Amino acid sequence: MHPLLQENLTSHIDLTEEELERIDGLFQQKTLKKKHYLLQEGETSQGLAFVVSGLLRSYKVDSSGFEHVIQFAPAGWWMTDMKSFSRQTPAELFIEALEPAEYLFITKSKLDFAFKAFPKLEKHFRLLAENAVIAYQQRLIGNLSQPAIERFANFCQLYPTLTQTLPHKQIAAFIGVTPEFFSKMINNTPLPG
Amino acid sequence: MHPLLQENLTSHIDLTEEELERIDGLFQQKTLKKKHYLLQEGETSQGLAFVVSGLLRSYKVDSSGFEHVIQFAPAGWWMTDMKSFSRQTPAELFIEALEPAEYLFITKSKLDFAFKAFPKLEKHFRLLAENAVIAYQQRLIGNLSQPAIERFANFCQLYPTLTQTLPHKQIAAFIGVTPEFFSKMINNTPLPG
DNA sequence: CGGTCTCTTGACGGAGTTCAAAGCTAGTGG
DNA sequence: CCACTAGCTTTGAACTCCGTCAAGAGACCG
Repeated sequence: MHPLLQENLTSHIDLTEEELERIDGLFQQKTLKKKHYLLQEGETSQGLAFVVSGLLRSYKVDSSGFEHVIQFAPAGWWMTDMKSFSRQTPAELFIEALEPAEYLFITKSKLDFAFKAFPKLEKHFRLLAENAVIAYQQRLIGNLSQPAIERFANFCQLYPTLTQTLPHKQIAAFIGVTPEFFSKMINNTPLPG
Repeated sequence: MHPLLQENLTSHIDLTEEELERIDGLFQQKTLKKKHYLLQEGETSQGLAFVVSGLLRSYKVDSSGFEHVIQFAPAGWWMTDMKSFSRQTPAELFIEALEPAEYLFITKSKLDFAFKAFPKLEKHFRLLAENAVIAYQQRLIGNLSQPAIERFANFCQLYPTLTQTLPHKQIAAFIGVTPEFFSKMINNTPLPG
């Protein structure tokens, strides 16, 4: 099993070597080239991805054609369209590789099997979902109460490594401003001295 | 056990009469008067509330003193500050009764015991958390891509019964506008005829 | 009745958008 | 290895949605 996945799975629950081996067998290793899609709007999510290297993003295209980034997933993060995955309905989101990515993929039916075979996993994924609730709630509060420059500061804390490497356009689409305004905003911050 | 709680618990998993009885024993019945608090900022959440009657809301007070409603909880809904509850850290949110409320309360330690005694419950609460993730994601997308009037339309679909009874001020604090702008907005919608 | 809270209305202000144009960067194909 | 194109970034002016401040009219409650 990939060490990142093992570290993730055993962060909340104990699993034996054998259990880890059998769980590992349920995942497929996959790759995605830059600008290629793991999921497109209208498709139904086949499963859950655990990113091992590279970078994925999920985003929504609104009725005006504007993109809104829901999540970035660098190595060690899970990625899916939760609504489409959980309810097996057509996706509203796109999931795309911003950088060439390797990931471990588990289908919904195999994950459901894993929950039966290893009930401890329910707790792990419950805690992952609770953490996601907390993260979304923090972001919602930020969007409701903070100006764009502070949301950008929060972004830098949430994704410190991505802040340097990501195109500004993608950061703008995450914090909820236009690329034009983002450019003006960061170039108008008064420098010390 | 209260029929609303039984309906909730058995919506995703099967539980015997005996299991339901023993789970019921872990809850305390409580009431809250109008404008009284179940949780205040800075306190640590003691547990999880299942509303049986009345109406609760959770909200954040931002650095300018402005209130932002995170959630309304009428009968049949769960309510907590997930971050404070899950991590046992000081709450950022207030939980308050907008209408006199009855609720069933389970402490974190009793819920943790319940997860050990009835592992099936993990699945139920995992699915609840997944649904919360989906709801927050939908709301986030709405805040990023829709003007206030459309967010209000979404609100009317999410809480159809509350739309009639709630003070406009509370709805404004949920969809993310000032009461003044909310008033102008709904009084400027052109009437047919 | 008085006081507090909600709702409304108006004038003004500001954060962020839209549209347009230009320079820059990077990937791509021949 | 160069030329071309497509996408990213910047800048400016006009504009919009929504907030702020202020004042007044109702509504509820002790």
